Amino acid sequence: MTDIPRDRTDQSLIALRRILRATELYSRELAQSVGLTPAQLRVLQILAAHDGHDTPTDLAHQMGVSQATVTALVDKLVTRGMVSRVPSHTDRRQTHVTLTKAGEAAGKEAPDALQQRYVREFEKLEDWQQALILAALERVAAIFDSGRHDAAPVLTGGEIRAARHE
Amino acid sequence: MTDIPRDRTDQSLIALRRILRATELYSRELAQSVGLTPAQLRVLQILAAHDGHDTPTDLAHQMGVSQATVTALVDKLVTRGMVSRVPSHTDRRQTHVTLTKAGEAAGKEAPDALQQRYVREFEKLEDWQQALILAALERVAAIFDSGRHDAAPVLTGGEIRAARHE
DNA sequence: ATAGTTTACTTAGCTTACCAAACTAAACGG
DNA sequence: CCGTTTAGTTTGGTAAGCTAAGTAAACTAT
Repeated sequence: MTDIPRDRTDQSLIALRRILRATELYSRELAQSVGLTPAQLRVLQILAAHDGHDTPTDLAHQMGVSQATVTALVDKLVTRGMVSRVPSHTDRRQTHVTLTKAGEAAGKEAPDALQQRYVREFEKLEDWQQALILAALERVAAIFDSGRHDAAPVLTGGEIRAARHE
Repeated sequence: MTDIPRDRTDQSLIALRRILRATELYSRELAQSVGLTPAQLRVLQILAAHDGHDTPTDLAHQMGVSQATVTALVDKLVTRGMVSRVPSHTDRRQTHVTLTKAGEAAGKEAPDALQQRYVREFEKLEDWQQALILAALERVAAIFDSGRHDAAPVLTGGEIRAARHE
């Protein structure tokens, strides 16, 4: 531990940035090619992972955005015929956002090229390499996640239902 | 998509998503606290890394956005007094976007959430852990980058091209 | 030198994503 | 029945991004 850690810190930061940048650019690109935006695609994918339907609240939760944003996204997906809104019969306040066949197909057809590529390459790696990468990624994720809640800044005037995030 | 938690591939994807998500949310949050948006912050940081000035074209290039977008961003930074536009005297078509003192300060004061938190935690780790994480991140970055502009890079074995970065 | 092209940047007009605050409607707890 | 909480939507706003169409300077070739 007498080493100066600067070097590796910087390098890992650069790698991280490359990942972020590639993701950002790529998802734009991809979504464009399928006629869906990244956010819309995410909705379809989450729905697919939930038997094709989910409530707006849950979606908002899982995407880390507000309900209002989900409403807007779902609106667009509805007009594109990708999902439909089905009122719940157990609780009539609730709506189920439901994948249509078209939506299901679209979600599958564009299963996030980023992911595709990653899966493909990852699975080429040897076992021990996979294990190392996984461990490293989880570590990094933990670092980032750790700061997620305490951040709640300012807005001290009165209590805010800060219940929103995650 | 299967319901069954598959394996390391899936887990690593999840970790990756966590990283992306945390970064996204955090950078919004942070930038807000300084009165700047993430994109605006990025401009300041790039400028800082370029002796405080750069052309819109270069900025666009480095950020992976169009010139028009840069114009809009710079407009906002100008009205906030963070940068100014200085016409080049060697080529009068060119503009130099130049950091003001305020811009320099702001860029420093909010040195990129990503960096902040990550650096602190990363440097707490032991040497060998740092090395592993770095290796893993670079690997992943290479996977993502590899698909960026041409169709078939096919990286075989350990060879990875780490081209194209400032 | 002057017309035509290329390069650098801005303008204009639009879409998407996001949010907070206000609103509607149903459910629940007395 | 009333009040509160919960689910969603609406409204109005900001920001980031794009394309396409300008303007102006700088090259290039007549």
